[in-house]
Order: sequence, then C-alpha cells, then structure tokens
Amino acid sequence: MRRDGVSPTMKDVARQAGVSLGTVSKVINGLPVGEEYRQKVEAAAKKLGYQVNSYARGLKTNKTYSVALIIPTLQHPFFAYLADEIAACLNRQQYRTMLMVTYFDPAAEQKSISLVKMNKIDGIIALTYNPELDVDDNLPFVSIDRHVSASIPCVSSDNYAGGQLAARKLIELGSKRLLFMRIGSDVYSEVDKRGAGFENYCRMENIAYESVILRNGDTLEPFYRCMDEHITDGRPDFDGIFCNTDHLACRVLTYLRERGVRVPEDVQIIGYDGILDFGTDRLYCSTIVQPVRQMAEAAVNVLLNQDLKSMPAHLSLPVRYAPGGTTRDEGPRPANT
Amino acid sequence: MRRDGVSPTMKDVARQAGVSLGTVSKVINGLPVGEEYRQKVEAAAKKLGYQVNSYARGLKTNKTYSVALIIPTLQHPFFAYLADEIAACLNRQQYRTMLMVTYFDPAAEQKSISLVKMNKIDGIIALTYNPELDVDDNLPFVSIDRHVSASIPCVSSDNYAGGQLAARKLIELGSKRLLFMRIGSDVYSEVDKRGAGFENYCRMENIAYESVILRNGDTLEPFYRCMDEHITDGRPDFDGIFCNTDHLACRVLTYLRERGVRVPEDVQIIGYDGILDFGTDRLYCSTIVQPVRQMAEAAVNVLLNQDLKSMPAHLSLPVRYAPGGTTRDEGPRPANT
DNA sequence: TTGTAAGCGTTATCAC
DNA sequence: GTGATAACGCTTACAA
Repeated sequence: MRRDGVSPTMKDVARQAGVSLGTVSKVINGLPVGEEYRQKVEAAAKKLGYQVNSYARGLKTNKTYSVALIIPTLQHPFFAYLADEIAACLNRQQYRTMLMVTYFDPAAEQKSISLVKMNKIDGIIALTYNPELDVDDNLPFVSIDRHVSASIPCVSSDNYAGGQLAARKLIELGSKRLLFMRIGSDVYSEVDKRGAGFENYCRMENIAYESVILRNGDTLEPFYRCMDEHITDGRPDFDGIFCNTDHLACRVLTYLRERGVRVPEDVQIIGYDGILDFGTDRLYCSTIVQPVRQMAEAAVNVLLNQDLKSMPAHLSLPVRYAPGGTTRDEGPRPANT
Repeated sequence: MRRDGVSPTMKDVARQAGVSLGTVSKVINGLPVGEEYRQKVEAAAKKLGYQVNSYARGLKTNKTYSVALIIPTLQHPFFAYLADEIAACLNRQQYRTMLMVTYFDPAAEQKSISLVKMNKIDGIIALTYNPELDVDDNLPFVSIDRHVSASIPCVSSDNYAGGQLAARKLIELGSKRLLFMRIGSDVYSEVDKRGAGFENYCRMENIAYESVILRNGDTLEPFYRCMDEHITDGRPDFDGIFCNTDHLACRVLTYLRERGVRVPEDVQIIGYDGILDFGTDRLYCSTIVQPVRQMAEAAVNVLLNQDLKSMPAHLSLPVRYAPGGTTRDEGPRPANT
C-alpha cells in the first residue's frame, strides 16, 4: 500500500521489511536490534526513500531540533553576517534555523515570538528592540546586545571595553579633544556601553570630550550641527571622533571631507562593528571589530545548554581595534578614498 | 491538571471551558459554533495562554506553513538582500522560513534538502549550484537563477536582456571595442545568459568584442592578463567592459585605475546586480540592477500556488540599467572615488 | 531481542 | 450544533 506522491511512513517500511513498527523505529534511532533485522529495515527504508517525519517525532519527544532566529533585517552587513554565522553554527549541530525578520518593529518582534512558539521550537535567539517584549520563561531564549529580563542570557561584544579601547587609541595616536557620537534605537541596550566606556576612559585620562547622543534619530542633522559649531574657517577645534557604528563613522567622514577637514591628519575617526567594504574587502574606517563568529557560537551554545542553569547572565566577548585609514597609524586606506 | 512549565493543550482548554475537545478545535479554527460556547472557549484559551501546536496540526493536515530557503551565504549583499525579501514575503503570508546556508557546497545543498524534507515543510526555494541535485518531484520547489529540472520552475532576472542592455548602453555612450568578463560557478545557469545577451547585441550591431570566460575561477589573473595584453603604454585598445557581477566590476575598476587608465573617460564599465555601498548608499559602478524584491515575491508566489500546474517553467523578471559613475552618462560618482 | 499498544496534540468523521 | 472517537507518524514502555 505505497500511496503515490505521499512520503512513506515507518509503517510502510515495516511492511516492506516484514518486521514490526517498533523494530523500524529502533533501527532508525540506532538502538540495539538484531543484525539481520537491521539490514532488512535499512534496505526497505532505502528502497522506499523513507525520511523521518520530524514533526511526528517532535510531537512525542518535545524536541524539534530547530531554533528561531529573530533579527531586524538582513539588509545590513552586520546583521547578515551574524545571521549567517548563527545559521551555520546551528547547522553544524544538526539544528534548523527558523528565520524571522522584523525590520526593527516592536510589534513584529512580539508577533514573531508567538508565531515561532506555535512551532514548538527548541529555543529562540533574538536581537530585538521592544522594551516590553513578553517572553515566557520556560522557552530557552538568548538575547543579543540587549538585556531582555533577568532570567534571559545576553550575548554581546564587550561594548564597554570597546569604547575604552577607542578612546585609548585616539589618545595614543595624538588626539586631545574628543567627540563621541551615538545613534540608534532609543531603547537602552548593551550597545550604550560603548559610550560609557569611552567617556570613562577619557575621564580617567583627563581628556576633554563632548558627547552627542541621539536616541531615536533618523536624521544626522544634530551631528552635523555639532561639528559645524566646532569648525571655524575649516579648522575644527576637535581632533578625534568615536562613532558608535561604522555606518555613522562613514557619514561623518564624508561630511568632514566635504568641509575640507582632513582625515586622519586633522581629525581621527574610529567606528564600531568592523564592516568590510564589498567592493574592496577593506574596512570603511578605523574601527572596533566585533567578534561576530564568536558571538554566534556563544549564542548557540548558551541556548542549547540552557539546562546548565549556571549560566552567566551576560556573555561579553572581547573586541579588537583595527586601523582602517581614518587614524594616524598603520593600516590600509579606507574603502572610500 | 495544568502541568507547570508545559504549554497547555486543547484538552486543557476544553476542561477549563467545560466543553469538549472538538468544540475547542472548531473555535480555534473559526468553524461555526454556538456563541456562548465560543466565548467560553476563548476565555479559557486566553486564560491558559493557549497556543496551537502547529506540529500536531501539521501531522493531521499535512500543511505546516513553513518553507525552506536554501542559499549559499548571507555574507554577500545580493544573497542577503534576496533572503531578506523572501523571508519578509513569506512572513506576510503567515509562513515561516527555514534558513539553510550552504557556502556553495554541493554536498551541503543536497544535505539541506533531505534535512528540511524531514520537517514536512510546504516547499523549498533554493539557489544552488549542484548540477546533479536530487529533488523529488512531489515537493513544491522553486529554483532561483538555475534550471534544476524540467518540472521545476525557475525565477531569475532577465539575464539575457540585461546583457543586451549593458552592450547597448556601452555602445550608445560611445564605446567601440568591448570586453566581456565572466566569473562564477562552473555550473551552467541562467546567469550565463548575461554573456549570451551581451554577445548577441554586439554581433547585431557589428561591434567588436572579446570575451574572457572564467569557469570555476577563484583568481582574477586571467582578467588582469587579458587587460594587460590590451594595454600599451597606459593606453588600452578597448573602451568598454561588461562584467557579469558588480563585484568583478569593482576589481576591474581598481586594476585599471592603478594602471593609470581613466574610468569612465578611457574605458567605461558596467556590472550586474545593483549592489549599494554600505558606507555611502551609492552604486559601486554603473550596472544592470536585478529586481530583487520582485524576484522574491515571484519565487514565493510561484511556490505557494504550485497546484496551478499551468506554471511557466521560467519566470524572467525585467532589469534596469542604472548609471553609477563608471560610464559617461549622468549619475553619481561611484562609491570608491 | 522483537512485537504490541498507548499516547503525543491536533483534525475530522461520526452519531447524538 | 455538540461530543465522542479514530487517525496522523512517531517513540516508548511493556508484554511476549
């Protein structure tokens, strides 16, 4: 009774092999079974092209070997890279990745969660911005770059150390009057520690700095205005900028050059992320590089071992500085030069 | 009997509401049911936080509202953009996306297929390079950029017209001696039609052209050598190049400029894809832009309506030309200038 | 060892 | 219109 166009079931295999259902199950799952039985079953399974139905299996075992990845978008190199590494890492462990893109929309984030919960997935890895995200606690959950709740582990790069490192580098390379520029979501997240680390280092070193903090800004006007105020006759009275993303750093770089300010001669700029230019494979600017692959692996490993409840609430992975042409050290010219 | 830490089932809801299992099912699925019953059930469901178990449902209905997306990588802007749009489009139709990255590895492509088949997904959208990919016919399948088999629909940009368009533009803008450069997988795919269209147009117009076709090349040496042969004392004897990807175009552009050849003054270059630079949001070069969103929507729609067997075997979507600074027409300077 | 049968959470087919 | 009940494909006691 091989129904055409329908995948064969264990029953079909059992019938074909002339053994019982339970025996087939054991063979499929590698449990001890008589050698000749094993062979009969394997032959039958191959002949019929049998494939486990993991939904039926999951229904019994409550394990589906799939995890959801909730991420704003893939149209940004950092998110795309992260998603790529997470999917690859899950794959290596035989897990499937259920991808949800939310475009930074809090409602979409929440909806994604309930959608994937219907699928009885084994866990969720999410990069979200919804401050009142409702995550029920008995589903393994790992958040990236943001603390969602006390019981949910968070994985991020070491943003604080990254901010400090940026300040240190600027200062070491001769900058004396610094600017910090922050853009992005208005929801507080780990990412805000970039600024905190930067400011902390400046204070420790007694270096003057000014901060332009944009919460929920989609226009860069405030940054431009700030710079204009500090530039008289093409001469800026600052000489080092830390931008909290490479993207912002690119914009600032362009703006300054258009105004005749030389980078890195007059002003040094450091960004954050470590995005490589597609056209040249070079950094866009000197930057603090996030350890994307390590973050992906950490997120996956924390998620899949969450029964070990001895988890640290926050996994903060080491960053490194890389010269990219917008600072006065060794390093290739920036991509857009 | 509300078991702690475990999601409530229909049975729980039925008990809570004091109705039978079947009634709950009807309410959940919007089937006709007495008004007071409906209210009781809805109240109970909300109180318990009930969520459908779509695996159990799928087991019965053979419909899981999830499709697999098999794609080489997300670390390339074109693939990332495509994946983003496909996931978003599926989402809009209440489908989940199961993401598999294969890194161009034929074995991984095949393995992905069997992995996702275990999940009894509703269909597969795949961008693959494995020439002997084994896809069993009774699972809806849409291929992107490559004909997998006669029974499998293929979605792509109109590569042939794109190649023609590139030739036409170069010629219109004054180029007289053309070069075509092709790089990429050695598996024949729709993408090869870019060259065919280009050559066809050149022949029609009686314009001299030369082609450098690289199958399975990871080094660009052959391209560089070809150009060197055509350059004497910094003067090339060609004046227009069509590269089959923007990425290649970027490399060629850099190479020529390093050799003192002026682009677009001496030589015009047109690429293919329409990749935008992350730092500036500008095109890297003049290019044939793929209609990524339309391709995503087409792939999804074809997949989900595959019962209408009146499908064309090949959906070829219109491309457009966009100036990007490497041709002598209007348009912004290229990103890396 | 192998076979049998109950049950996972749904849907769907029945009588009522 | 509502409530039992069988069935979906599988795992897992338990009986043989």
